Amino acid sequence: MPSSDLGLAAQDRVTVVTIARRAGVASSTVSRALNGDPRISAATRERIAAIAMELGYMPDALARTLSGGRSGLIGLVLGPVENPFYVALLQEVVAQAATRGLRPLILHLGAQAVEAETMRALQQYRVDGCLVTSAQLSSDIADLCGRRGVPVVMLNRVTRLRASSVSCDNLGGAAEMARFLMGEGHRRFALVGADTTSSTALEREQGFTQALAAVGLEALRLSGGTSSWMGGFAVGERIAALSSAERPEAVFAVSDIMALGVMDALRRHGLRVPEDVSVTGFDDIAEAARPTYALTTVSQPLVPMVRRGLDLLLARMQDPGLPDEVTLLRGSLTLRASTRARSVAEGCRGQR
Amino acid sequence: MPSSDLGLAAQDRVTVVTIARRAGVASSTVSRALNGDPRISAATRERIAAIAMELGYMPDALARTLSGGRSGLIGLVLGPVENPFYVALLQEVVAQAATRGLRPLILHLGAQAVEAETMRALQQYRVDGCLVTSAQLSSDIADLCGRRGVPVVMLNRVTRLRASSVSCDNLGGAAEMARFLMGEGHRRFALVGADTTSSTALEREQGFTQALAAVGLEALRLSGGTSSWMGGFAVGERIAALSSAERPEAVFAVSDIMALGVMDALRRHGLRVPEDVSVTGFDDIAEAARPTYALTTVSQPLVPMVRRGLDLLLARMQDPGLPDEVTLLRGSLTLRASTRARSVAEGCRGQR
DNA sequence: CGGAATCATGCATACGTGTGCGCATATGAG
DNA sequence: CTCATATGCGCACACGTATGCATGATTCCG
Repeated sequence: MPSSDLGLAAQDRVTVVTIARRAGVASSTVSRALNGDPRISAATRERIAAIAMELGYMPDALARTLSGGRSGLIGLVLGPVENPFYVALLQEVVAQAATRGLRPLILHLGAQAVEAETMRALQQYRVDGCLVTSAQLSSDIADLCGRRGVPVVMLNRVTRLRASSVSCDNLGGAAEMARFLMGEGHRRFALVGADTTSSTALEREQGFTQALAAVGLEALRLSGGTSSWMGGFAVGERIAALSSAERPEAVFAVSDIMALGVMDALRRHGLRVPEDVSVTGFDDIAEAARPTYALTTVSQPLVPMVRRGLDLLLARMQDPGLPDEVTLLRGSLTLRASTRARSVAEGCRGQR
Repeated sequence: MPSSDLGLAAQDRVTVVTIARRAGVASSTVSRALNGDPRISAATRERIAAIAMELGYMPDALARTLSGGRSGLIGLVLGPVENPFYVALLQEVVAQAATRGLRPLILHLGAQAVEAETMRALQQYRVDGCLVTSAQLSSDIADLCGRRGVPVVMLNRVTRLRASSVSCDNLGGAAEMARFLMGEGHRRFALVGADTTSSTALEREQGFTQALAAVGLEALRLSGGTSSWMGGFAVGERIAALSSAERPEAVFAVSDIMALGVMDALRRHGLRVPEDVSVTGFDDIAEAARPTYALTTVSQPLVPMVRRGLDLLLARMQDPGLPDEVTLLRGSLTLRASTRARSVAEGCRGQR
């Protein structure tokens, strides 16, 4: 290899051979010493460790992968970051992965479909495992991973595909919200959903609807198109346009980001939250806690979710034979100021 | 190597030797054929390509790195994702990197300091280059990269460190905003900043202040602590508490996310935007375009910024000897409904 | 028809690390 | 003093790809 393309910047890399020469031993001895092989004497081990420290040696993760099989890379397939919940999820994944010695390699990010480029990267880099939050076309990913023996864990998504999953008890959480709202005296409900039927949104709709149905009530189902602020805003405008007789007393949106859109639209049209309409969501994103929103919502247990997801992934990285596993974590109702008890008397009262 | 730990999932990997055996040629021939070496005859090349296609061969990026030196990985060091601008930046980087065959490896994400884990990963994985948006402790990263000959490009940050950078013309953009507001008849200004003095925020403050100073005006400088919605909200409450005589006619926040906080606080206290106070920001995040905010702001040229950043990075990956380069891109004023012209007559009018 | 030149391909090795196996030395027992 | 054993370390190779160099086959020209 000519040294012409190396340039001046490429410092002579410190490898096991460098250390071996310096210590007067074989490179294999260095490798064993640094990896704590008991066959190496304590004296030699310490001497080698000292030299390694002095030279600032760092083992090459890529070479190690080639030899050992484990890369320490986990592929990330992320959904629409327009929804802050996924950003929080990403942040938590990055933080927790670091503490476990795993490096997140972004394979995909965004609402659009997974492209061929992603699939190629998944195969080329020896990803030890895959964390998936996007619903769109994730079946391709799961399929490819399954064939290559790469474990997959779905976060916030339950799937019939060959993969494990961790998600919130969407059904139970939405049902609890419905019961809470009924307990506050509400009787006319709107359910705000989207057209894209992710498993998450679907379960939340079902949980809410079923809880109402259990006592013979029904919700007005409204779709905002996409699960976004704009989607919620569009629905909110339709709600605001309703006559006070038709107008729901309480709104449940399948995601906080939609709920915020609903609130903004209602207020823009002079309706007060919660005096005129109670608004609720699901996720508990940071924005929901702002004093201007103070959204009552179902909090997703983000930290435990990610922890459990990485647990599942690591276990399957060590033993690929483990069966798929579905974990459901309970969310908790977080009460804020966007809901209020409605006395029986004011049930027939008009707007304002 | 015992096959016990391979498990049942590890399919026999398709490598160049697999193809070589199948085609009855040497592995080197396969490598050359697939890489378009002109010395291989067209017939052989096509035959090998066919077999590779049939077996679904994908070259191992890690092995290629070990041999060739280039990994195709770029390290990402990201700042606080609480600010949606950085999320948009991330999304754009991921999208554009994919089209250039680069894979983003997340080294750090979040407002907190870069930990040792990050530095280790930077050394262990042979990152071809590094994209940095975080200001906090990025000097360590730049330093380490410099010593190892890894090119660094700072996005949205100008630095005196050994690194190239791409950023918006913060000084000019903020000055333009100041001139625009003065042109609309405003005379009393507030400048909303943060305590952490990132180069970006600093430049915007200077640009705004200097443009005012040029015509003998001054701005009331208010800090919200952190550059976040909450920071802006806190400042907004202080502004709302001022008497109508002291209250600024126009507010410029150094980031959109702060500007939104200011708007929310003002409205919460009964002040109207823009009737009572004009509010402006810098970045043009997606939220700023919401009809409920309609924030007048300086739009950062996100797509060109990322494109230029990757250009710089790629150029230095190929030729590490290139000198550092600083690129400034002009932002553009985006006028929305959060500002309004103030006639001279109403200059002395009170609130409402 | 023979030698040289061109062309297509194979051999060997490097990249950096991990590991099975064999070898040398020291230590113990008989 | 000799043989068996334990200890500590080195040799060689594997992982998958890229590439300098050598080699065989083919062709062209004299």
